[in-house]
Amino acid sequence: MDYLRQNLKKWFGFDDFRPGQSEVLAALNQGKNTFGMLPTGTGKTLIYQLFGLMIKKPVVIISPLISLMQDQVDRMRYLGSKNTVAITSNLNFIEKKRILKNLSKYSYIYISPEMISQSDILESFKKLDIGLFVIDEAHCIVQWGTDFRPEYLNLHRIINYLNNPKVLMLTATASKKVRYEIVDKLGLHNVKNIVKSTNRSNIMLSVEYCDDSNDKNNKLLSLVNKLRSPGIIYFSSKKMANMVTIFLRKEAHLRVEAYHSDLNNENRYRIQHQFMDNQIDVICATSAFGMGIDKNNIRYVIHYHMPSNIESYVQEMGRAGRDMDESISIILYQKNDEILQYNLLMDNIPDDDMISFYYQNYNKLDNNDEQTKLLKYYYDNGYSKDDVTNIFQARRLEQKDSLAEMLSYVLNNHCRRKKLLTHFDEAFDDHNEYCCDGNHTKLNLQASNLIRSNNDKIIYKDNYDWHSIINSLFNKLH
DNA sequence: CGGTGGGACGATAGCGTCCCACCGGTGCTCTATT
Repeated sequence: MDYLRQNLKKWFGFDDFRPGQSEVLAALNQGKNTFGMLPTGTGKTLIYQLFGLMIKKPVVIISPLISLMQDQVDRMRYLGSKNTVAITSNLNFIEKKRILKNLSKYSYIYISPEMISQSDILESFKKLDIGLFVIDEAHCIVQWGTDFRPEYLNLHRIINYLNNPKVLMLTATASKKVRYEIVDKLGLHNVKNIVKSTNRSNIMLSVEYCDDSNDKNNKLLSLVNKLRSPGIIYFSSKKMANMVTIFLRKEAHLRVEAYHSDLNNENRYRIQHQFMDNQIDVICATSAFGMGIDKNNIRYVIHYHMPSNIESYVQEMGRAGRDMDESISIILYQKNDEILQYNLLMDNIPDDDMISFYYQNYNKLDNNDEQTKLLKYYYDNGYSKDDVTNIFQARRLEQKDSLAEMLSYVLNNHCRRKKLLTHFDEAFDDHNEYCCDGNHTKLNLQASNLIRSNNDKIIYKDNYDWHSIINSLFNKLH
């Protein structure tokens, strides 16, 4: 402990660790594969950064998003680690070749599961004496691995091929079951778990039951008019996110933007940064918006559509109140809302006919839709038709169970916090009028600081030079 | 499921009504040819 703290002081100038940091470092120091489930804002980056400095060996970080890698590289360089790099498709051929040739000169290397799966790239990593293999946002293995980004499943094989470097898995939300599944999919044993509470006591939890879509829109408008900004509204449809954006701009007179996968990089970057800078009051987003968003004063998260599992819900609503001030999470639920989720989940998983068809015609197919690409992955990696059929059957059941659990949270009329924390194997019995609207409790909104007052002024910042910011982004990318 | 867009149909000519089919999230990679 003293040794770790000395190093913290030496390299970062801090006197004390944040909760969880030193436990994770101690486990790594003992040579253990480690799972760190630590709330956002704990400083997960510092853990592997400090560990890298202590062992003086390269740290490889698997990351799900290019934008996340870019942010991290910028931050690390800003903090003084100049020997940091992200290997992504943004690099041109020459840059990529140069970086791979000099890989051992870098201390921190960010890369996606897809990129490290390429054999020539993997060979370059093989020559490296890797000090730590980090899997950032490790829940992606379970959330995305089976039916969206199958290369996440390669990590098991990759870790073996790289002679089993020490592995650190990091995430903010994973139930015991999900943690077990992540470790299992990576083929690891004897993992040391450092798990901190997922309870966010400053976020009130509630569900508003709506009669129909009109009622839902009216309730949404009245909430948005009443609550202090900034806020996020989550949708499961890009079209609805766009429509409600226009609706709120007109009816609530707020600065509202939509955020989803149809936006180009430039607009994504602009909206994220305007939101960070309090130039946007409300974001109408799909699940594309979230990872890497580190804004501390979000006052509310509203779900226009319920999420498809508890993990996603906790991640999304947990973006509120990072400053520890009072915040609120509201799900607007209309009867049968879960059907939309159900169809989205099931449409994504190839059915038995599709699998048979693919296995009969794999050499004749030249269409490149998502399901064909997915099946191609399994086919190329030697899975038989029966293997794949079983995998997707199990996946379907799993997704249905998760959705059912989410629905039971929504329809539950006891303490919502207790229900959520039970999912993460935590006990809770301190229900009160600032906790949730379960147990026939009326939330004490008026006494809280959540309601807008007449004195609230929206601060505009007109002198922002977006052109230079966007230009600097593009210079970084090219 | 709920919303929507398109086509068919009917009664009588410019349009209302009904039914059916369809849709709905998340991102990495690069396919570089004369």
